[in-house]
Amino acid sequence: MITRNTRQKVAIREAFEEAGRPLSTGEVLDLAQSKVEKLGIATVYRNVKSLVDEGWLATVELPGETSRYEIAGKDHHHHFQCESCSRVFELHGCLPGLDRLAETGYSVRRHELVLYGSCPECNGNRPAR
Amino acid sequence: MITRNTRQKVAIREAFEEAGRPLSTGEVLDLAQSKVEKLGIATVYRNVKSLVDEGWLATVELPGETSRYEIAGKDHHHHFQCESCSRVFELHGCLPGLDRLAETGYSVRRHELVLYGSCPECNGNRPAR
DNA sequence: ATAGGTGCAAACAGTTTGCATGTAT
DNA sequence: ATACATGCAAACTGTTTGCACCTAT
Repeated sequence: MITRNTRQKVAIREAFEEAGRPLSTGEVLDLAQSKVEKLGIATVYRNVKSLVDEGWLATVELPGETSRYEIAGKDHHHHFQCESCSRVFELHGCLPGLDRLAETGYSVRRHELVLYGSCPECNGNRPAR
Repeated sequence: MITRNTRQKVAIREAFEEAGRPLSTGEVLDLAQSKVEKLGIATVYRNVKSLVDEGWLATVELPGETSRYEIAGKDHHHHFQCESCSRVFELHGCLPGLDRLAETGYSVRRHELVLYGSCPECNGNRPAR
C-alpha cells in the first residue's frame, strides 16, 4: 500500500521520535496536536496502525493498560511503568532462564516482563517533565 | 459490608474452585450459567469485584488482555497464556534478580512476568477440554 | 420486613468504521 | 484528476451504573 506523507502522519512520527519512550494513542494525540491543530483520535489510531504495519512502530502491551507503541527494530527488551505518572520507559536487555518457569507440558515461545515503581523524575531526581 | 450467599455468588465461587486457573469475566459467566440459568454479566462483575474486595479473589492483569481473576492467597507467582486457546495458567515460583533490569534512578517495587506458548492440551498431550 | 442482590437496559471509555470532504501525488 | 487520508459521528466491546423487582436473613 502506498503511504502519503500527510501533515498528521509526519506529526505522529515526530511525536515518537521526540518522546523517546513508548506512547499511548492519547499521548500521541496530545503531542501531535501541538503541530496539527485539528488532529482527530481516529487519525491517530489509523496512522499508528499503518506505522505498525509498515514496521516503523511496534506495539507494547502492558497488563491492565491501554497499548503503547514504540519505534520498532530494537533488540529484545522489556519495560518499566511508573506507578506515579503512568509513563512507560524502555529497559535494556533481559535475563536468561525466564522460560524455565513453565512446567513440563508447556512449550514457551516468548515472554513479557514489566517492572513497576517510580521513574527517575517522580523519584525526585529533577522533575523536568 | 454484609455479604449474602446468593445462588449466583455461590455458583461464581464454585466456577473458580472447579476451574483451577485464572478466569475472565466471560469464562465465569459461561461456567456459572450452567448452574444459574439467567445469570447476567453485570452480576458477574459485581460479585467478582466484591470477592476481590473481600480478599477471596485476586486480579490477574495480562498484557493486551481483559483481566483474569484467581483465588487469592497464593505465594508470589506468574502466569502462562496459551496462544492457541487463550486460557491462562498459574506458574510457580519466580527468578531472582529481575528487578535489576532497571537502570539507576528507577526504584522498582514489583514486577509482572507472563510466558506465552502452547499449553499441554493444545500441545497435543490429550485435548481433554 | 427489609437491606442487599439481581437482571435488564442505558451509560461509559477505548477503539474501529462509514461517509462526505479534503489533499498529496 | 483521483486515490488515499482526514474529521466527525455512529458503531462496537468490555465494564459500570440506575432502577424496579427479588430474596436471603
